[in-house]
Amino acid sequence: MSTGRRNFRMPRKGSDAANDASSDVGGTEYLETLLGYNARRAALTLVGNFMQGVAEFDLRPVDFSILSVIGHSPGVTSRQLCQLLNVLPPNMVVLLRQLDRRGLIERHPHPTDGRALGLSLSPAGQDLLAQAEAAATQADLRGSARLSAAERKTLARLLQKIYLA
Amino acid sequence: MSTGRRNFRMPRKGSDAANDASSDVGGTEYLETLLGYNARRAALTLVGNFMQGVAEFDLRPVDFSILSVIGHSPGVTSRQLCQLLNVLPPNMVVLLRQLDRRGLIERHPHPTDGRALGLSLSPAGQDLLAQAEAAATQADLRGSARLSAAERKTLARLLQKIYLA
DNA sequence: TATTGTTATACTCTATAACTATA
DNA sequence: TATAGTTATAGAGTATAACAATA
Repeated sequence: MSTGRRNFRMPRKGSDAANDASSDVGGTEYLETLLGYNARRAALTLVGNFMQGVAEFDLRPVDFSILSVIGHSPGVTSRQLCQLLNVLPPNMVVLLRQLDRRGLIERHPHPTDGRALGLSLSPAGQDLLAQAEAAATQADLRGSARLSAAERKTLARLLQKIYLA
Repeated sequence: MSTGRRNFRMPRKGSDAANDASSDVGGTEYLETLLGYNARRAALTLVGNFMQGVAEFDLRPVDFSILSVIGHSPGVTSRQLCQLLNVLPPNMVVLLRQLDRRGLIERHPHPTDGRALGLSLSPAGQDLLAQAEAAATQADLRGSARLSAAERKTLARLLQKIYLA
């Protein structure tokens, strides 16, 4: 039996394997001038940290994000989740079905729109989310341990200036 | 016949489709406190920008990164590329074969290690890289147009503090 | 006619095991 | 014994087309 169900992806850093003598080759000088490159590398590091910290709850980033949005905005619809989290509807169906089967979310008929379903967390889902959010925050702080509180705040603000409309 | 060979992924933002009246639901307040979430969202936005700007060269981010490292560090080996760019060796084989078949890179026997191959850009590869880097820089600037030059510099520095050893 | 949720499916990306040739 | 490069393949992530029910 395996410990965790999910494939556990630990992002390999540029220098985690034994290297030969002439191993510090560089060559990334230009790439490091691109915010896209830097953001992607940092995101991979932080996601690895997240996976480690939230492993016991068996939640991938997308599952965690869905639960968090539902928890902080009960009654949200599947389509709204898709727009908020950049997930395509056919894929969201699968994700929500999995969370439903785990007893973490509930679906009610939408009050005004007969096509839609309002989503909310079950009591178990609320419990899990509270614990997972605490763990995720701790993991995020560990992943950015070399940043001061002020730097973390600045970084979040600058990143949001890029991806927020 | 399709225009471009590659699947062209334009990241959908949270608000690019026609929405109903009650569409600004929020619910991402907590997620936006996590640097991992912000970095991932910003990276997706910037990668979308990159894909648009570099489309004419038919280079995905990973292809572009490989060419850039080889160009700025000729003689680098496949294994070193894997470590620098966080790509697993079996996948790097495929990527390098594609670039080789396009006539963009060359492989020479390594001077000191009979197992390894030293990589370098062909003249065509050098031409393509020069053009692609210029386009990538422009795309990166467009993607971060709401940031000042000082903010871009700060952002790059803070992101590197997260992912660099 | 447009939108929500859904099924089925294809494609891309990422990961693991195992082999060879050389160090 | 360990490492570089490689093959084959499995698994996860992301994408499109098309449909029924409702607006």
